[in-house]
Amino acid sequence: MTTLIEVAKRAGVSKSTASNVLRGGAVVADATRKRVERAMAETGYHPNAIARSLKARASTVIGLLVPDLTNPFYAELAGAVERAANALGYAVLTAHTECSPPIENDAGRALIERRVDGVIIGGISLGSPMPKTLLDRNIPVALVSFGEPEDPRLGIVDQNDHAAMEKIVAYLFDLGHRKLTFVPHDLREHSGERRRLGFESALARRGLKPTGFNQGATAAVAHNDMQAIALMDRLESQGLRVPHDVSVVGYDDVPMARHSRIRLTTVRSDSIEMGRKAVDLIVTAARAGRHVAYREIANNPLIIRSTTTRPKT
Amino acid sequence: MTTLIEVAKRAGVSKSTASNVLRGGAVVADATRKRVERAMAETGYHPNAIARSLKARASTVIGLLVPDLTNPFYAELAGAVERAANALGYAVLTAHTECSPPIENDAGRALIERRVDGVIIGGISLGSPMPKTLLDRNIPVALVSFGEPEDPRLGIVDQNDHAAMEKIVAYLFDLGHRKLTFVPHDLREHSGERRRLGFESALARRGLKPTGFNQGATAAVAHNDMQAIALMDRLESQGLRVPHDVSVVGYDDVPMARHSRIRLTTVRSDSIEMGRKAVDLIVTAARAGRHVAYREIANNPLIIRSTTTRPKT
DNA sequence: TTCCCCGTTTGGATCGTTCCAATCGAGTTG
DNA sequence: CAACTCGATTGGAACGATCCAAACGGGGAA
Repeated sequence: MTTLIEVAKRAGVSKSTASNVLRGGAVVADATRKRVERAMAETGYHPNAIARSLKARASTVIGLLVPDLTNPFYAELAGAVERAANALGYAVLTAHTECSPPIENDAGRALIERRVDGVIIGGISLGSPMPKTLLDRNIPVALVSFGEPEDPRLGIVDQNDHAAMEKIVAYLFDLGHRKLTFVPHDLREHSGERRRLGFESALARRGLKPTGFNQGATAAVAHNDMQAIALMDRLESQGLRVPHDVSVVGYDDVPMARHSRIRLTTVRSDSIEMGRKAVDLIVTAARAGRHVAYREIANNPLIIRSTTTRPKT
Repeated sequence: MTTLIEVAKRAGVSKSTASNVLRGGAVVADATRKRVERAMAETGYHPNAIARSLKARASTVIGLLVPDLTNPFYAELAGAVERAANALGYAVLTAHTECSPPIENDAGRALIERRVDGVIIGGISLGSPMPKTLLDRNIPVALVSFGEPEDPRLGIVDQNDHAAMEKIVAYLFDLGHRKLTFVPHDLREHSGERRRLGFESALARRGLKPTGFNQGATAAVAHNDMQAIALMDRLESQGLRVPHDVSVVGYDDVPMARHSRIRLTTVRSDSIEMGRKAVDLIVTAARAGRHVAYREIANNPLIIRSTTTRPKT
């Protein structure tokens, strides 16, 4: 790999001048600039971002923590984050956490060691110390789609899960459902847990309690679309019909939810817009060299499709 | 951020000794080691991977190029790559290419500048110069799920698209289909194009030619499951029934293909295993400091589900 | 001719590690 | 008691950029 010194030598200038051509640190005479640029082209020079990062004490890398890319919500988020980051000259280091504290821990340590300029957390296990750990090291953190601002240093692009659950329950209640169940999520993560709580308080407001399938539930609310679609699969494999026997509601409105064979009733969340905003937050904070407190709560509309109907009889 | 020098100072040793404790370069007396470790714990020291990379001339970062994470095939691949890489101490820099040459170009440049130790390409535009560019810079490249070994330096974990297309066409032909169409893919990428060619030669072997929908095609083969599922959506929105009016076949066997509402006939490809092997290839090459030629071609079984049947009448 | 100015150019220090060669010092041997 | 050994420790030079203060040098003014 050619270095800047080699380029400088070939152009007959000092490394400082070559560096000035590269970064525009100082005025460089036109003729000199041309010679250096030619030398760069001839040697196929590519600046060493690692050396630059060391000197600059900034890596222009953003860490992205997601539970599972297989969920299209996170896949879209990752795509949006990456596009927005690239447009600003940042690269994205992606890490799956699977909402498992030890894995999250390792991932966090790796991001700190690699000196990322900020971390976007798309999902994390309940009660994880990670955001605080990062903030304490002065690394900006943006939470996407979840997060209460216990820490005033956090950037948050949130959704109103409570309001969304209220909409869902109100809709199902009006259809006549009285036995509703929440699909338990194995991943003990923030957003799933918050949705469960929102679901339960929406029920409580109507004097109801969650009712499992074995107690004859007629409607099921999942904490995201993938769970809802998997649930439909399970129900239909057992010979139950959706929505005739059981109504099913999801959350996220992933592309698959719109498919003619699925047509899932769900709540829309705009992963792409949230991803973009999170990058803005992180880059702003990184450039300012300090945390930028921010909180935005999206309003998520309920999208009624064909997996919900009145309960039978 | 604490540095090793600060740790050393606190422990009353030189930075060399502290470094030896960290990396085990030389023997360190037990008492000294303990003192240094204590100092590290007390200061919350995290080694600076950037400085280490600069000195080591190796970043322990792998680049991953995928067209689109929204496709579960690539999402699973990315997950597998990342898990395997993490287990070996590597981080993954992910970049979407969308099979667009300018974006691929930028992504490639970014990976070179960041001095990744190798690049895994999950998909790329037809005729892209990227693999050669990277190989010429002595960066190991592994191609996943596609790739002819024009370049003997490439690591390839391939699928047998031609054989798979032969299986699909033979199956549809035996069912009685004579008017088959291939779903055109907008992304001019390697694997899609190869599958189309495989499809056409399988037809030719039976004296057939591709027949579009407007010419009454009774079966459609898509270059991947997502396209097949999208096609089903389009057909069914137009009032056509799958498989009664049109049989549909996909490729990849993404989780969604198994869903009770989809039950897509498809070809299985093992993204997870391929991702793991690609990481092995790259890490082996990176550690050896040279390219490692390798080629493996998976045998992909045809999975018959419910989107295919005899043509009507 | 000499001095000064100002646009260019340059050497050197620095970022935080690693690693090699050199040094130190306690214990062993002749 | 001097010479030697060998385990433990250390200083300093990289790695490849950036950036500051200092040096350079050609042209205009006195």
